[in-house]
Amino acid sequence: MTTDTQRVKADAFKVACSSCNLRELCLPVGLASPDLEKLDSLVANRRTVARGDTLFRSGDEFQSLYAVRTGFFKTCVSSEDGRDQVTGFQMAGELLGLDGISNDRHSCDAVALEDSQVCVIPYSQLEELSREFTDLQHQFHKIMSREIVRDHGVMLLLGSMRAEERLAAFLLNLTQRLQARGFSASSLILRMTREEIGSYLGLKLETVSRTFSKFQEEGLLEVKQRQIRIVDQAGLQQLVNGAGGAC
Amino acid sequence: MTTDTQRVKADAFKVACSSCNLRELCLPVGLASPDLEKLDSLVANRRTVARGDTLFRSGDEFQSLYAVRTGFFKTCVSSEDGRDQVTGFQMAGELLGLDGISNDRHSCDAVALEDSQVCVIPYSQLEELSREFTDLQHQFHKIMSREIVRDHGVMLLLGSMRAEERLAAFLLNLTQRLQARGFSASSLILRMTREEIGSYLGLKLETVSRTFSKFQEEGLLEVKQRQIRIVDQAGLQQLVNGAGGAC
DNA sequence: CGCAGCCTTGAGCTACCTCAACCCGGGTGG
DNA sequence: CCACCCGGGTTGAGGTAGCTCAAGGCTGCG
Repeated sequence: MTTDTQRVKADAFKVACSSCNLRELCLPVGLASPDLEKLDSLVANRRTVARGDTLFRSGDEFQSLYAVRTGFFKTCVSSEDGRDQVTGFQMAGELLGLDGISNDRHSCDAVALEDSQVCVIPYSQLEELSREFTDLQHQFHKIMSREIVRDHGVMLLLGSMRAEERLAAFLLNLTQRLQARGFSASSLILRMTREEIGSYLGLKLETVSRTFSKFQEEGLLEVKQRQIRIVDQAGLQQLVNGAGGAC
Repeated sequence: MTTDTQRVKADAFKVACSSCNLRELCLPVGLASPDLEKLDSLVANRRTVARGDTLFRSGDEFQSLYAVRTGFFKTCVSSEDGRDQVTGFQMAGELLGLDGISNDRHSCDAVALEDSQVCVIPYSQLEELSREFTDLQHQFHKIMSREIVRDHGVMLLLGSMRAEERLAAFLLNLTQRLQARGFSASSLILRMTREEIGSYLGLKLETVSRTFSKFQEEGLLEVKQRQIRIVDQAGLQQLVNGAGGAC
């Protein structure tokens, strides 16, 4: 535990929210300077999470939210029997831990898929601050609401799409988020295994693999292990928007 | 539009939150009297929604949340092509419209499955009030978080369960919520069609129907159209917790 | 070099879907 | 009051998308 604290300190040549290059994607979106400076004081700590380690686990006491600063996470829930389900992948600027508010305990695991760094946002202080700053309050509510809307989109995917449509939707969503962060729209490196993609999409890893191969044959993608190049974005988009003919 | 306003007025022999019999299930949970009285002033309006009518539609401007007072709703999202997905069923005490906060527009439809009445909660006033009353603020955050956790549970169901497990989980969830409202734990009337259940569970209506029949043959349920009697609750529970043997 | 983790591909199986016929109950109109 | 209709619901038969099981291939690391 002491080593943990030390690690936090070691990371703490801090970058303030107000000067963070993620401020347009993260909690501070749209905040003017007085609010922003208050937020700086709140988000004092960093935490480093090595690839494969958990940021929090289901059942852990909930105290803080986390904003991904660098790296990549997955969250997964599991049922009493061993079954588990990846519920999301989080990249820089995205928030982790919202599930914990409901119970004062986390209800899912957050696992780093590569060496990562997060900003620690003590929740009780966030509540306090958002009582004072209406923009912050509103922004926080928007982020929670956006998570709900995202989840509904995943339900639509899981409930009514076929394997190819699911994978196409997944890739388009990933590239869009990467693009918002200044990465290429057409070329990406997957941070997760086929099995993790499968879990997220409600498919078996073999099906994911076969579908990647199929997309490659059809000239939609180039796939080399985890290196993906999107050759025909419009083609993927068309798959998602109903394979039904474009009459 | 005028008729709408008149209807609202006609409903408005108001029951205050502080004396509402749903206060232990709804937004006021855990609030002490000063907060509660403030809430009363906020939730002034009622709205009646006839069976089959929509409370709001995807794309509508977002202004208010709604607490179900009586009746039963479904929410559904749809993709560009016609596909749509039921994302939830809401009963007395549950909140509708959280999806709208993210965009100032609703992103799903809310449809009454029986004649219903909702309390209208103007959102901007709720934000304002929750800046003043920390318990209310905290309670509101919990409700949003709970919705996220619920959605993750549905993802688990859609992503990794088989038809029987899905239906069993659905029935147990329904009865549990009904029980919390003082209804029988073992006997219920479904408010939705087989098709709506199927959409929620990612199954076709025929599969839902067959699974009901199967449960009946196996002595788990008695099914007479929409009248359901749960004969062997433990048996259903066991189905959900992994049909894998109880070694 | 050899091992371990991940990925790919094939062959056969099965849970669920599709299509189609029929039934039931409640509301309407003659 | 009965005939009819219509929106659910049930049941059957056959098809198929995705799963399971199994073998083998890459890649990076000790």
